[in-house]
Amino acid sequence: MAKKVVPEEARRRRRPTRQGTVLSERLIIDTALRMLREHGSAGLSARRLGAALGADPSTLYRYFDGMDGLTLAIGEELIGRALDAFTATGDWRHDLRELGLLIHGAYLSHPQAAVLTAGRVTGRPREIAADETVLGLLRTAGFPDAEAVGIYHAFIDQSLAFAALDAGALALAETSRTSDERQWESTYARLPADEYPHIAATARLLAARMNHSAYPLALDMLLDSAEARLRAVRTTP
Amino acid sequence: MAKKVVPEEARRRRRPTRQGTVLSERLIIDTALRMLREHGSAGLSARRLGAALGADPSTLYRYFDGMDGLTLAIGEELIGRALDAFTATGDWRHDLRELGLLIHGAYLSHPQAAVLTAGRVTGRPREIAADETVLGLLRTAGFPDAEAVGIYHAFIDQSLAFAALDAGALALAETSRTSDERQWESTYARLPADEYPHIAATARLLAARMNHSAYPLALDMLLDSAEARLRAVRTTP
DNA sequence: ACCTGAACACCGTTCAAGT
DNA sequence: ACCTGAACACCGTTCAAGT
Repeated sequence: MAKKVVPEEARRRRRPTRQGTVLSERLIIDTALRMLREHGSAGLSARRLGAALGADPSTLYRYFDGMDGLTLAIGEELIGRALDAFTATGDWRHDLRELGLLIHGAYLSHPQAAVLTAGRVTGRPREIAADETVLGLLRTAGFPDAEAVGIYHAFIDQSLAFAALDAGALALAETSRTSDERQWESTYARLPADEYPHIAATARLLAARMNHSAYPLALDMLLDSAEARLRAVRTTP
Repeated sequence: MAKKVVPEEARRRRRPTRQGTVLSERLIIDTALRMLREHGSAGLSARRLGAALGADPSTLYRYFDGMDGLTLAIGEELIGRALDAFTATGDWRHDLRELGLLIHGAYLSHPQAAVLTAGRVTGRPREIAADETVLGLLRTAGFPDAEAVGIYHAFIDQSLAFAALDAGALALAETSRTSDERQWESTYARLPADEYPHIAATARLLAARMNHSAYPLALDMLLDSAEARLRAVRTTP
């Protein structure tokens, strides 16, 4: 893998393309993100991306290791945007909540890209930076190392997992253009109350909830538990 | 959508295929799951599935609404298997934990299928049954409806989201055949301690954790918080 | 050094024709 | 009623050839 991809810094001469474009990783990623937003995740292909860039599709292979490498680069870009928007306040619980919502938000702002990208955890620079930040918040707050590492792991995977799930739902809703609110309403309202008593009893509450992400609540519950664990550590040191 | 798909019960005559197979939804889903396991998620295509079944690929279109419909059916199958393996004990926390681990496990036992399927939440029968079960556990435990609905939502989405994330990682590891344990070890061990002090300080703990799913811990943390909320409701009724 | 063009080996899906 | 075969409009990727 990564066979003949030339790293961005090592590029010597760049000739404009037949149609006059001067290519770069930046330009390719930005164009890919735009295509994903405009045409959905099925709308991105090497051939179409080439056409959008005014370049032969095969040229992409010296910038990225195939479509897979491009996907990884897009994921890095999204994580990076979340990190850039983050500033710590010193309150660990507030900061973790903020960072989680930023990561989730960065993916959801490009749902079609997130679908492609999520679950491709990579170990590339911006991701490592996010890891360091989260670990730092927890260790500084006073969590013992073993506890900090566990909570870090649960926190970061929860953020990425919900980002992927919610992006998938959003991407689907965008392409199928169905009024989703009504869809949930009718799904739950239509069920026989004798067979599904608990759904029937809460149908209104369900319909109101299911169109929003469960991530904020799940995140708060994780932080609840973390806070209780920190108290336990402090009282029995 | 679902244009000319004949529902399984409504099928009249079935002619064996040129090669002698008698098709059914069951047979098609089982064959697809086997192909996914054996050849990875890129190894499933209408043409290859047709060949494996001994039928023309175009025949599949009267059993499922394209590859997308087949994907949904595979998702239903995985959820169904988790539910079939579940029996309630009456201890809500134990039961939710059990059910969460079963759902996660069902997806992870077919990681290649889970990758395709996850994030395609559908509202089909087996899924609704899972919803009813979870809501029932929470309401019977004494959670007020609004609380029960919120926790149900966080629980079910967290289970599916982690299932998808972990399945993705597993599927990737299976196809790339890299020794993953060593990969994490080297990633973290190689980082400069002055730039990444928190990672450096916990590198050993990280390497030990990152190859396992964070789902069991995240699940326990969610249940911790739920239990605390239930206590709060009980003491101030 | 970098981009191009042709070629290879595939896709999903439709629909008229066969049995 | 059900399955088939040909056709359409696409894919990702490689590599020798061009500039």
